[in-house]
Amino acid sequence: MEIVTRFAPSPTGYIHIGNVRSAIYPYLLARQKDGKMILRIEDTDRARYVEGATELIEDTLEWLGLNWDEGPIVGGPNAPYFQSERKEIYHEWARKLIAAGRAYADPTPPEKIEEYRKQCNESKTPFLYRNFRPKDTPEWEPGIPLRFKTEPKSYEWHDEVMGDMHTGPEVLDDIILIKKDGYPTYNFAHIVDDAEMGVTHVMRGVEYLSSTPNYLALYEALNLPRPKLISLPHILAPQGNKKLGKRDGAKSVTEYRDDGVLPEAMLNYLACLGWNDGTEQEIYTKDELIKAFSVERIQNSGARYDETKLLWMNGQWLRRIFDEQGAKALYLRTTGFWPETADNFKEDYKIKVLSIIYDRLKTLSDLRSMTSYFFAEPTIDLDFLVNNKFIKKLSESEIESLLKATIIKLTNLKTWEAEPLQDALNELLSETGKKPAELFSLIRIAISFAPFSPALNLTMEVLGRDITLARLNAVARAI
RNA sequence: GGUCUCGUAGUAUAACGGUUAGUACAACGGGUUUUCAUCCCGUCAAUGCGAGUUCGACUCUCGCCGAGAUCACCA
Repeated sequence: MEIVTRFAPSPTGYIHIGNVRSAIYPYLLARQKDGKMILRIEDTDRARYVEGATELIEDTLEWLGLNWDEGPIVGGPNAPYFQSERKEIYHEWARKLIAAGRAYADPTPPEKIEEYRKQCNESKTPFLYRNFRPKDTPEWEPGIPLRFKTEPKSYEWHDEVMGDMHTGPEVLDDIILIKKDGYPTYNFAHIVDDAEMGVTHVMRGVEYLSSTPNYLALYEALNLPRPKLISLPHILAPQGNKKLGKRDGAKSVTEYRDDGVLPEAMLNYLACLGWNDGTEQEIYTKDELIKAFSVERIQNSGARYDETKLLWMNGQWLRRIFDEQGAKALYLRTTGFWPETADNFKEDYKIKVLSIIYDRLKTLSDLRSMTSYFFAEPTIDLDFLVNNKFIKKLSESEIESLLKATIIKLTNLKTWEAEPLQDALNELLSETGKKPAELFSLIRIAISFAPFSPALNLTMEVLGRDITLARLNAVARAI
């Protein structure tokens, strides 16, 4: 049987780190089993609907490379994929339940329900609406909420992550199926849609575990087969023991894209947060994840989000792309991350800069601060130079003569390439008798005025003879 | 409060009932002729507590403690 998974977000805002795993795992499973993944937009709550949220969701999935086989944009045999456009379908299924005597229109005003709830709280008994089920119920018509008429009994089921589950009748209640505005509740809509769309594996956050018995009752009443149920533990905020949410500053997934995190790293990190394949592998490509993934090895306790590890992983990916696919491949990912002053420079030059700086990057946006002196003249800051912990040991006249010696040496250099440059620097070292830390720091800062930079000979090679000498001369004059 | 779930270093995790409890991130220290990184080496650090079963328990059972989820005309 073909496996069908789905990701069914509600368009209430961006997708963040805390909830994107419920898109990643269904995707991996569908691809591994050669099945389908459906994207369905659960927009039955008009009040919480956010304009543009659907596009944000699609954008996020596309960036991560999680393509869907049915859903918005691509369409499919079970269209529409927006719940707000499927009202009639829910009403049809609702009428089946009414006909079977398993649903009733409930005209009870909310205030009355609130009163029942209060009564129960005061008498310290659990509040179950089925104990207050109205005697005479009207014909169902728009404007009146429709409730499920539950049959209290025990349920057993297997959750692929949480294991064997069982509950008693006390968790079953007359849940609302259709709201007074005519839209279905999540509880009803997702069951109907999953059935209509042929979903075989339902993956969602653990928060739905408690309501699962009510869903099981609905499957039964509707005469539907149970899909496989898979509860995904929450991702926890860095501090405290709460699940990571927008209130704890959970950043949107695409915000990381704008910060220069690679989608490979993001997918890799999130997939491995709360899941592992039992080996000691840390870095996975998407294809490797698809191959290695298994629902059984999803952790059943919450995992804490650790941005430091994500950034470490991003560094790993940055280097991996450079090493395996080449400088050009990595360069193609850097659009928009260079300092503005780099706009006028040629691609070849930027690739050269990237080639000597890439292993210092944690994110692509580090390019902005780390490469400025390759594209604009640094401001000469003598304090910064003199206060360097190595240069501090030199007297002013020493600095002056060292700079002069360097200028002469470099001016006479025949070929301006990394190796001869290093040879020249080594000669300078022995001629002046200075420690590398002192001499090289001096030259390095004089040509960059940056807190750190790539190897000196490489930096000079990329900068070129004219610019290197001009900067050394400028500093020598300023001393 | 009812119901359900979870509990290995700071974090993410590994370990057919049998290893010196492994790995990675972080932290700390060191090495690779400058800095910041990369890379390499090393150090620190864990089975929540208490019983029971067993020759032997991270692993099975029970109790306790701790944490979380859920009890909406939200999803």
